[in-house]
Amino acid sequence: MTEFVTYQGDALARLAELPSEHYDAVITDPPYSSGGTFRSDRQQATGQKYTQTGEKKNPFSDFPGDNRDGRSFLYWMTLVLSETYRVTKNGGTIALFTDWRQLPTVSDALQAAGFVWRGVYVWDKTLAARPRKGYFRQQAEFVVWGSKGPLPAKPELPALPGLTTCSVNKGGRFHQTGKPVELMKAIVQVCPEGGTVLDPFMGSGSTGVACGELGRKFHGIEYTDHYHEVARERLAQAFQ
Amino acid sequence: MTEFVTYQGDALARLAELPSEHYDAVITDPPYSSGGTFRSDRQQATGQKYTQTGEKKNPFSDFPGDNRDGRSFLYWMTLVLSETYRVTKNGGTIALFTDWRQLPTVSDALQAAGFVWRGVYVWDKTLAARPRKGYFRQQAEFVVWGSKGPLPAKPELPALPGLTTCSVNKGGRFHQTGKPVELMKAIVQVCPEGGTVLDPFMGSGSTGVACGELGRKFHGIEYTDHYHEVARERLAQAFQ
DNA sequence: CCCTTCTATGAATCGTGCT
DNA sequence: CAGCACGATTCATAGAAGG
Repeated sequence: MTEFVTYQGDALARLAELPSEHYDAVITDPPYSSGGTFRSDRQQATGQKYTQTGEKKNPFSDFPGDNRDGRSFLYWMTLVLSETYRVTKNGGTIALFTDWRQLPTVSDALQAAGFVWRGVYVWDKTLAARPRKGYFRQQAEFVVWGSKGPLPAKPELPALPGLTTCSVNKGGRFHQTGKPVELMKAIVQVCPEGGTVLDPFMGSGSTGVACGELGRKFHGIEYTDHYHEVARERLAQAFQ
Repeated sequence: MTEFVTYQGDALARLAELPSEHYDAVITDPPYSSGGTFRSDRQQATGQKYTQTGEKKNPFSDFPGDNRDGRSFLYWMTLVLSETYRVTKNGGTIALFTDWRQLPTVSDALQAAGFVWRGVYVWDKTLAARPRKGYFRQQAEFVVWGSKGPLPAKPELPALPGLTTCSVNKGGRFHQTGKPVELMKAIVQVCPEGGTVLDPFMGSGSTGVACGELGRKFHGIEYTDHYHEVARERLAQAFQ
């Protein structure tokens, strides 16, 4: 039996084909549709939007689905999370990355889809974040997490911290918004050992790499051919 | 001229008596009306609610205004923040403490009152929070911050970090939900030196103590006689 | 030509991690 | 070991496109 499976295609379409009540945990980093006060800012290609002017050419391939406005982001997230709810085991955990701007919307979508909202996990990106004189840095990203129904006791697992301090790892990134594997290993531990984690927005597959290193099975979905291929290579290595 | 002023009474009533466009920053920690998934949980006295069963007798006096449900909390916060908006200078900053559960509601109220939402500051309470096997701790509290209109440049101020790590008990507490002065000193720096900070829910006055230590003027409002008196004593010391 | 909408460009901030 | 590039940015402005 293979320890990881990947699907290439639209998250909503592929989710619909997955079996009900199968996954112990869903851990994912959807497109934020954030970045900028104005609609025109949000509609830029991701390579422009998340890159400082005057920077050297952005080495990452663009990714789609990052330009919805507030209402349609909520609508679409609710659709995706409703399918996600179906495929999650009772008592299973869901964890969704988001930035400060979309945090309220993500918590709404999570609850609209039927999950119980349980908390907010914090990723402290350290002082590498952009500074501004007289104002606070945007130094953290957030993980909105919850459960399908009541929380089962998990006496075999350790108590998990609610915050990770971890700088954005520039060297080891394969995607513009890629997360450090160290961070993902902290989060993947909500899944019991030997259980299966699903990531419907796999990107370059850091969630899966963390699963491989910690003895969890992994299923992932990715839309772009490019990142799907990158992820398969990294997963093959992590699960060998 | 006195460097600090306190008012005893209801926040909404006292705010209505303050002059328009007077304050450089509003920094406050309103009653969260959180604490519990169920209505019956929220209706307990604060001394019970925020104390673990079996703990020694809670030494803090109860405080009111902590038992609103979701809709009325939003309505009431919007009323308070609308008055707050009036008394804030153009380009002034607002910073509101909240827990994860009320963060979306607080950001709604802040925007409904007319402020521009600018970000989320994180207070890492460290591992003092209660652990749970297999789940994340609630390790952080949050500060939703924003501005009245566009952000003026503040070249005279340093760039501020977006996160403070600071244990709850550091430096002694005078109120059940009292904040460490060290934390408040990090936040008070959004106000230019010599400027004036308002705290409509002063509690035991930690915001004001931080202002005293960092050369900002301070005005505070507190409902209960007991905490108003505690705050006055601490302020007299900090501003001498 | 007026008005709205979209696109492109440029400046600024500082600790960290890579070269 | 000393520099240097960089950040899921923010804000302002100028010009092009379209009706």
